[in-house]
This record gives sequence, C-alpha cells and structure tokens, in this order.
Amino acid sequence: MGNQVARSKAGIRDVAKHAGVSVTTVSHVLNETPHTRVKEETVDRVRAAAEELGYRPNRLARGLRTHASEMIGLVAEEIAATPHAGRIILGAQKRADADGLALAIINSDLQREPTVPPRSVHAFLDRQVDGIVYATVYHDEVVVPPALQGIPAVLIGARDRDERLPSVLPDERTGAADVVGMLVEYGHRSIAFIDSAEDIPATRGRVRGYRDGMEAVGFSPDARIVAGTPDAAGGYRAAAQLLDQHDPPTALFCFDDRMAMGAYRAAAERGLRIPEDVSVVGFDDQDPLPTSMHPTLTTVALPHYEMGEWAVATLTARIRAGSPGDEPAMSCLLPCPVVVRESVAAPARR
Amino acid sequence: MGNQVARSKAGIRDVAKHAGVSVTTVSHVLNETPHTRVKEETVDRVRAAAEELGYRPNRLARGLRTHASEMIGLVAEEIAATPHAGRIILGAQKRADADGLALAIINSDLQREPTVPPRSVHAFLDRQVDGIVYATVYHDEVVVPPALQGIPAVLIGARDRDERLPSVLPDERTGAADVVGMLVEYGHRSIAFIDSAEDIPATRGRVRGYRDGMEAVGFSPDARIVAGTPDAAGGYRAAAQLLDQHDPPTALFCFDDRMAMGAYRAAAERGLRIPEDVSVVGFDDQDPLPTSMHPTLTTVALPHYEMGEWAVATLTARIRAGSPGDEPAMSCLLPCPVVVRESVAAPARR
DNA sequence: CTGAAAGCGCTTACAG
DNA sequence: CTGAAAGCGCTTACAG
Repeated sequence: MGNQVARSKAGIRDVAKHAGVSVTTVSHVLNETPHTRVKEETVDRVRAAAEELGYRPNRLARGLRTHASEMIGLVAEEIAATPHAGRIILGAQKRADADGLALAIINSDLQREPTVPPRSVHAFLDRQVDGIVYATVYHDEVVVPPALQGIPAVLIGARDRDERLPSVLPDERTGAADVVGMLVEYGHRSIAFIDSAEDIPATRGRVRGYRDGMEAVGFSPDARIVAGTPDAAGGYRAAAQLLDQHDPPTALFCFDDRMAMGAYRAAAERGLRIPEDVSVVGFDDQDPLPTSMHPTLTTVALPHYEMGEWAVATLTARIRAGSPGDEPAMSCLLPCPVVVRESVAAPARR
Repeated sequence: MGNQVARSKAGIRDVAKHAGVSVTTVSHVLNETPHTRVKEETVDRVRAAAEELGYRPNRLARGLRTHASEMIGLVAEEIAATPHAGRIILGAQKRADADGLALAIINSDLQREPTVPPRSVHAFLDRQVDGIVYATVYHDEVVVPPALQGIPAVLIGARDRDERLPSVLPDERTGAADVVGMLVEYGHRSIAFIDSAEDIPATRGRVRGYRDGMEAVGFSPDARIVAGTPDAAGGYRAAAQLLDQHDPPTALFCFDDRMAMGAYRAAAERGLRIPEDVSVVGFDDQDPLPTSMHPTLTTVALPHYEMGEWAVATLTARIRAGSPGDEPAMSCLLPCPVVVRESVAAPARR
C-alpha cells in the first residue's frame, strides 16, 4: 500500500533511463561537477527522476572509482577503559559528519609496546579509509608503524616519537597551574597537592602544573606534596596525613576526582567543613562523581570532545591537501578548563 | 632502506603476474573458494607472491562485486550522554571483529519522536552496510522507519513497536527483585525504595522489580516508596525522610547510584553507619562512583557490553541467513547482575 | 550541452 | 586444475 519504494534499489542507469539521458549526464547533475553546464530543463528532469526512484548513489562504487572512500577510521585503545572515550568519539563523529565523512571505529587492546598496532590499522587500510586517527589512553610517545606511513593520520593523547604525525593532547600542566592561580586569588597561601603514586609519564603534567603555579607566586611546593594510590582510599590517606600536620594546608588539590572523594572523607572525619574550613579541587571532571559529591566538586575537565574534533579536522585538512605526512607535523595542546563548583572558598584562617 | 613495501599498493593482477597465473586462480587460492581444487604447488606460488608483494585485497572492490560490504553500522543515540555507550560499542566491536565485520558508528541526536531517524540510517545504507544496530538511550518502544525495512537490523534498549526487529534490553525488573531477595536473605524486613520522580516508562522496571521482590516475601512495598529527583540531592532528601520516620527502614534501595550517594550523606548526618546501621544499594554501577564511595556501594550493573555483543551476534546471524526481517522478531532481556560490595550487611536491630 | 566508452579491483559462472 | 571474460555501480577524460 502507498508509495512504497521498490525493494530493489535504483541505480544510476535506472535514473538515466527514466530521465531519458545518459548516465554521464546524471552523474554530472547529481554531483554538480564543476565546469560542466547542463541545460536547466535537463537538470530538472534528472533531479525529478532521481527523486522519484529514490536513488541513492552507491558509495562503494564511487569509492572504487575515485580512490576515496570518504570514510575515516578511529582506532581507540581500550575504548571502554578510557572513561570518556565516548566523548572523543562524539567529537570525532560530529566533525566527520560535518565533513561528509563516515567514521569507522575499532578497538585496540592496550599496547604494552608504545606502538600503534598493525592489525587494527590494516582492517581500515583494506577498506580504503582516507585517513586514520589513533587515540591512545594517554601515552607520552608512540612509535608509528610503517603501515601508517602512507596515509594521512593523526594521534590523540600521544606524540609521534618520530615527529611525523600531528597530535593533540590535553594541556594538563596549564590546567593544574590555573587551579593554583585560582586558589591563590581566593586567598589561599597553603596549598597542598595530593599526587598519584603511579608514576605515569603522561600524567606528570599535573604535578608540574602545580609546581609552576606555586613557584609563580613564590611558594615552595615540595613540602606540600603527598602521594597515594589514585583512588578514594589513596586520597583519603594522603589527605589525612596532610590535615593532621601541625600547620595543615587550607586547600587540597587532588590528582583526580576519586582522590578528592577520599579527601572529602578525611575532612569530614576531622569535623572540617568544605569549603569553609578546607577547599578541595579534583581533576578529570569524571561524570557522575563531581556533581554527586556534597558539596559539588570544583575540578578540571579534560577536553575529550575537542580533541576528537581537532583530530578529525586536522585529518580532513591533510586528506584534502593530499599530503600523507610530508610537511612538518604539528602538535596541539588543548586547554583543560577548571570547572568551578562548590568546593572552593576563601580560607577562614590565615 | 630495508625491505620497504612499495608505496603504490599491489593489486590482484600484480600477484597473478608475479606468480605466473591468472587472477582467477589468485582469487581462488586466497579466498579458499569451496569446491575448487588447486595444485599444491600453485597454491604455494600464489601465497608467496601475495606475501612478497604485501598484497591486501581491496574490500571496496570486493564489496561492489559481492554486494556485501562486510561492514555493519551502529547508530547510537546521544553516544556521549549515555554514560556507558562506550561499553555497548566495545561489546559490539569485539563481536564484529570476531565475525570479520567492520563497525561504523554514527551519533544520532536524541529523538523526541520515538522513531529511528532516516538521515543517519541513509549514511550507512549508501555505504552498503550489511546490517544496522540502533542503540537508543532506553526507550520503551520505537517505530522503525521504512528505510530500515529492507536490511537486517536490531535494536538495543528499545522494542520495535511493530515487532519486526529483534531487540535487547536490560532486565532491570529482575535485577531489582534480586536486590530485594538478597536484602531479605540478609535478614532485612524493612526495605525502602527511593524512586526517581522522573517517570520514564523505560525505567519503571526498577520499582516494579522492587514490588515483585517485596510481594514475593509477603511484604507491603508501598508505604516504603519515596521519590525524588534522580541525583544526589534527591536521594538525600528521600533518604532523610525515610530515616526520620518513627520506624525507619533498615535498608535503602535506591533508583540509581547518584541517589545512593545522597542517601549516604543523610545516613552520615544522622550518625548512622553503613552498613552496620543501615544498608544501601544503588543501581547502574556507574564508574567511578560506586568504588569511590565509602563504604563501596553494592549496586546492580547494566549489561551494556553484553547488549552490544548480543546485538551484533544476532545481526550477523540474520545477515548470514539472508533474511531481512521476515521471520518473527525475537526480543531478549539480559540479566542485570547485582555487584556486591561493602554497603550491605545484616540489620543490627529488628 | 550531452553521450559512448573505459576502467576502478575484485569475484564468479563458464569453458576448457 | 586453470583461465578468459563479464560485470558490480559508479566517474571521467574525450568526442561530438
């Protein structure tokens, strides 16, 4: 019943026949080929025929002919483990969509060797993707395999050791320094940093930023750094240690939100109110934690969405330019904004 | 330097030439075409040639010929908003990988109309995907557009109103009932449910399951249900109300983990210890919340990964069977396991 | 302004 | 056991 579109899909030849023109002409009008004039009336006839038949060009066939699949591949390391991989994908996908590109995704196991894995890359290459973005769970550097050499590619969360590929990373260092700056503006003079005892090179930016911020205002950071396991228990112990000092800090800046959660408990056990008696800041803005805490946690956000966008935008530019990595690679540090909530206030005492 | 593979990729013709055979033969040996005997020695020669040239078949060309792209599309509604969309994708991806299928992903804005959007579907159809899985943010039902009619498809998180497509959903009702069962076994006789005031049909399974569980042991549930906004503040208020009753419950079963977070605070303010004085259970197992709480939260997990797997497995079966939806649709309810942590214990009093 | 024809890189009856 | 040839659905010089 009704105007059911035929199950067997119409091809360009059907449209041509229906409009009484050649397939060449159909192709020209539907693709609006530059430098090609077609009579107004013919254009209308072709469009009408295409419309009527519900014609959709077969992208596989077009890709085969043009050597461009208009598809890009995103290989994501531990797509599930990375808490916000979803946001990277979303940013990448939105951008790809805007550029008319399809986005294929493949998971890759965490690489012990800091090397992009050939297997997942090949799955894409065989499908003639126009470019690849490789998202790691934040390594420092990665060495890119030869397979990736011949195709536009960009890295998320890691730098190319050989400096051939563009890469985008979060500027955690500046974000952390900004937190210290904010705390200082609030009047804090005694700011501690609860660091992660897991010494991953990639995350050292956070302590570094803390140090930067402290030194910028002439404070000595090192006496106020305590490390713990990067979870609530570790944060609890470190905060307890800090708060039990004879001259406790008025602000606790934590390596991540989970540690901040532990710091809340340490404060509560000591009858310290947040933020009146002690200010607490986290890192990651890992939903749903910061907004579920009481008071809600001031923290710094990771620009996952923006990194995804940047990567695809850069990839698209490279694809269009047709340069598979011959010009100098550029690397981009995206800002980590501090998101202000309730856990920070001016210190009550001096 | 070294054995760099030529930048210009070898095609099947190059392999044929190199091995001194026809492309037909190359195709047969590389694909191991059934019912085709090739001399042992020829096989070796072809394999060697392919290896040496680093031959990788062009999947676009093959797809054009065979009318099978060996790619499936996953359209995810609000990929970022759904907290664990990443796990759905991971499950789907792992399964697709095992089946030799590529997985393309596209985001779709939340649909106000409960209808699968034609636009994202077309992006896939034009690329000749072999099938589509559509993941919603848990609707009750969805009406599938005609575009999806002609191709294998399966739904995640929603049922097809016309009962043509298979679908997979979390069995929240049973999961919730299981929680009550567990609480009863611990000796609880007074179990309250903190419900969400947002009445979304899809999530009603949680209260229903609570009711099921209560009625199964002869308890009356309704006096113990209090609703609030589904966040920490809402959980706090509801828990406060419950705990301030003259005969407070010994266990608080919360609609979600965030509400449980609020319940913790209400308990703490009243000097009630968890789980000694009051047991608390959440729902969602939304990382990193339950493991960051103190004590860690017993909650029920959503089978995101498994739903992704199930969807792709079912889709693959349909594709292989070549039946685009003519046989009766089947719907699957996947178990929501309760994950036991520290927030539950036997009640101290009676 | 429009069309006939070659060709993208494969697979697959069909012959031999 | 092996190969010549047609064809998947498009795009694109090249002619007219």
